[in-house]
Amino acid sequence: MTNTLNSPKKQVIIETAAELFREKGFSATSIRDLAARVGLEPSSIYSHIKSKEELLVEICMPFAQYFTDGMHEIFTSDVSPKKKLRELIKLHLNAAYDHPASVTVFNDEWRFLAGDQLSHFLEMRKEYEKKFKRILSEGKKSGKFEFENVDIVFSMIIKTLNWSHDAVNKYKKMELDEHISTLLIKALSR
Amino acid sequence: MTNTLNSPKKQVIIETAAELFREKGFSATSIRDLAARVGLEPSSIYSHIKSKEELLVEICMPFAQYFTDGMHEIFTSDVSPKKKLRELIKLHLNAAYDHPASVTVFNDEWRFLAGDQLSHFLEMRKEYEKKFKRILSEGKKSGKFEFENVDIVFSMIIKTLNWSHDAVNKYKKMELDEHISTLLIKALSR
DNA sequence: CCTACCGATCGGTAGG
DNA sequence: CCTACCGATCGGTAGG
Repeated sequence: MTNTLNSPKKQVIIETAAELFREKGFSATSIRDLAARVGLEPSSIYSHIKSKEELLVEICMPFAQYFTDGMHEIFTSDVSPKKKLRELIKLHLNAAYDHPASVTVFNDEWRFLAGDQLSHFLEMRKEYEKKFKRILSEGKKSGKFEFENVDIVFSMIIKTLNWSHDAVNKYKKMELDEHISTLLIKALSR
Repeated sequence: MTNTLNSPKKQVIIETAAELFREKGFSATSIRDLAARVGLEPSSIYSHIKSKEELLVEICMPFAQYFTDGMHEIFTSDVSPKKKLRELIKLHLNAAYDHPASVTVFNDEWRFLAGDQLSHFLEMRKEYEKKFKRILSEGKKSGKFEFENVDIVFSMIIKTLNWSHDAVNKYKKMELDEHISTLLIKALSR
């Protein structure tokens, strides 16, 4: 998930960009804003990246891959749907606690991706949703979960998880994990 | 909630702006985009509004007022916390179904408000959250609701309700209302 | 509501 | 990594 191939300076630029994109949004952030915050002249930014959009790609795509990989592992593991849901919650909370700025950008600014990157992103997201819903449906079939509409349940869960980065400074990870798990599983139980 | 004092043309401009702000975000939308969509020259937009920011104000503030007023009525009504929660869900769903574009902008773009308008907006939101949490806490005190942390429960509920505008084209209002109410109340029940 | 236009700022490049 | 700069686009105004 971390771009180990990039130079340290490039990493600083990307992380600073993530903070700015979170604060002001992708469109309202200028390369001049970014340059000022990292202490470079605007044009020098382009020694490390080739465009403003590349910054967004470098922030969003590693997370898309992280969630894709994490989902694959959980989806194919041999545990109950309930345990899988608990693992998915942990997957999201680990991202939120380790990279709160980047994960916010990943959640809120991905729509400014373009072309092939956007297509690839949407593809991964679609697959993620499909597997997530299948886990929920399996839990329902086995009688462990009870709900009417899997799309609505999924949205409630994902919105709650996507909110979690806001709570990073207020709760310890294990504490938030337990609260969210309890609430969501109760909503799904018969 | 609707600006009956504004000219019809101004209303068209504001509603078109809401659609564009939803599609591209406030910052990425230009007055030229807006003018093209309503069929005017860019400068003619300024015959109806005095700045781009006024558009955002005209979209966001009526909803802030709508939710403030709705919350006041529900908060002071003489019914159970559970019934109040059901009414709050309806308050959000009515906005989502009647004005899906504007309510999305209200939810996602309010941070581009500035100065006094931003302060006023945040004040109203703070009060709204306070009352919402008090209703939840009363339900807990009376033994009707069961949960550990009111802030986390509130966030789960509000994120689920804020998502509802995405579902407007997929479900009838009463259907979505029932699904969401059932899920949320189950999450809160003992 | 339009024509014509303004200064500011944008993403990005050339050349060293 | 900087100086110097480019064309495009931005929000907005003057004047009719």
